[in-house]
Amino acid sequence: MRAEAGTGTLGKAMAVLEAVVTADGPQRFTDILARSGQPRGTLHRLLSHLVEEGLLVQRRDLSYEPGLRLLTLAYRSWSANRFRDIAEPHLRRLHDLTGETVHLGILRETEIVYVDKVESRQTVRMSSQIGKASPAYCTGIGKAALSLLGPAELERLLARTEFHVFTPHTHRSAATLLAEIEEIRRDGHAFDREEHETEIRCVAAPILIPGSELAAGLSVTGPAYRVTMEQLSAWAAAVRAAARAVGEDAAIRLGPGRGGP
Amino acid sequence: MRAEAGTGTLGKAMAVLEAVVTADGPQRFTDILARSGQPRGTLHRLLSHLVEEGLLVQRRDLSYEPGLRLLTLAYRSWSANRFRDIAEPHLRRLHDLTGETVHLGILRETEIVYVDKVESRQTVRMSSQIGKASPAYCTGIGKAALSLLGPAELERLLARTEFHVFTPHTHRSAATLLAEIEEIRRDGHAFDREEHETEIRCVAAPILIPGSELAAGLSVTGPAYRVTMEQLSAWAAAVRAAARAVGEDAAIRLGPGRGGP
DNA sequence: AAATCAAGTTCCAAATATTGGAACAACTAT
DNA sequence: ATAGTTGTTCCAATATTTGGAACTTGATTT
Repeated sequence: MRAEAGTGTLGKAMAVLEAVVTADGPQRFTDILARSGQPRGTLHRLLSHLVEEGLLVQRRDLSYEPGLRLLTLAYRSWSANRFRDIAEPHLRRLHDLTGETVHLGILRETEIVYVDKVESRQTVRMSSQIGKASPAYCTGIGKAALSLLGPAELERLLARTEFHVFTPHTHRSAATLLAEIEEIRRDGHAFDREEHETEIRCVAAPILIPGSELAAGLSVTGPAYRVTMEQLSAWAAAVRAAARAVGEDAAIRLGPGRGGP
Repeated sequence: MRAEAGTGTLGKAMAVLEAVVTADGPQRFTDILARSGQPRGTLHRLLSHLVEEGLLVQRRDLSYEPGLRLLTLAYRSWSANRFRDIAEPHLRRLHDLTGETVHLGILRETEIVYVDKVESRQTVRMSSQIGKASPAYCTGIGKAALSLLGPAELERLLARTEFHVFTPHTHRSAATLLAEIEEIRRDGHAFDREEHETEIRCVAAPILIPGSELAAGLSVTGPAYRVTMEQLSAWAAAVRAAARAVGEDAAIRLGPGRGGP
């Protein structure tokens, strides 16, 4: 895995940071050298700058780990995220109705980033998924969000998508995915039929915010043994309604700014 | 508020990022110009680089907001944080025993950063505090962590601390704080007697990890009407035991690497 | 004990990106 | 129309980054 350098100096620094953060454990200089593809001298200076900024921490054995500053930056942006704030009561209502886990996600390139989650049992911790990025093509919210895009943008993203096969039900090509996206546009909701993880199903709906570039969605997720496809279909209308309500609230409360085309 | 420029180019970029992230709402170019003190041309290029990297997002009305990439970076570092992982079962056990909220925090300069939290009722969301930074001098975990430091380091941090008065019980100077830190060293635990927020008390203990530079701590927190000082004192031994257990686990499982001086 | 190897650090002239003042658009309010 | 505000672009001077190579440091082998 070789991180691609981005925008000038900052891009390189971020590529190195990402190389460390996405790695499994603490990374030694040589590990990062291989992962990042930067020359030795350059990498060394980059790393010391990242440490000085608190984005990385250097341990005693000289290896590098993510620093706490990332967590603090993310906390501030998360708690200040107005979209999440607007959506929250609707997520709760949907959770009260269904009793299952409710997710809110935003599309970023070919991935869905989970921005909020409401769940009943704390078997897996609530915060454990916030910020997680999953492929769009095999998740309910992801497919729902893709259905909001225009043809050009959709094509651009699909061209960049790698169709990794997670389960026997995962889409293997853009062709079948596009056909399903047509259905989603018609129905107004999307299913995840154990496409990303076996034994996990969900029903999702796209959130349309007039005058915004956000492609987002929300979903109700549950284990296959408890949540049948019939059950999901029965919840679909409520999921669509919640998504519509979030979109309307957001249209009012998020930058009516200068309107916009 | 004027962000101080840091390490070369990266430092400036981070200062601008922080200026946007810590602000209340979306920030327009002129707002950031004032907050950051950078020249117009420089700031403009810096902002476009941050947007290209996904650290900021530019809205239609040209204002800037935190981007999703921060959340994803933080998610990866949080879920990969081995210290947090090691501490978690101990936090749960303490929560089962007391029924009140349990926090895990790490000292970063003069602040405590909350890294994990276990609570019963979801009145306030679990994840809502992870990554939050609070002043060390007026929080239980903060004071406990400070008690681990050597005299030179302690003095350095106190010199940089601003003693903001949050409640009638907040420490107003280094003198009284130092006296309390002596007590904490003797007792092995620290109290927060409504020093940061009124009606909130806690008992905390420092986590000592031999051969690590981390100064950390854990605490049990509750509302004053339910949790008396007597109750907190009764829990103190359990809190100390949990902190000791985390430290021992961490000493074994975290880099025994090259030992240490 | 000497030699070998690996990992990390430092150095510095050349290449490159950043700097920041000033001029330039675009849009608003008067 | 006119003045004012906000955001964008330009470019020569400057500071930073670049990256190959030499240099430490510490461990392992002969």
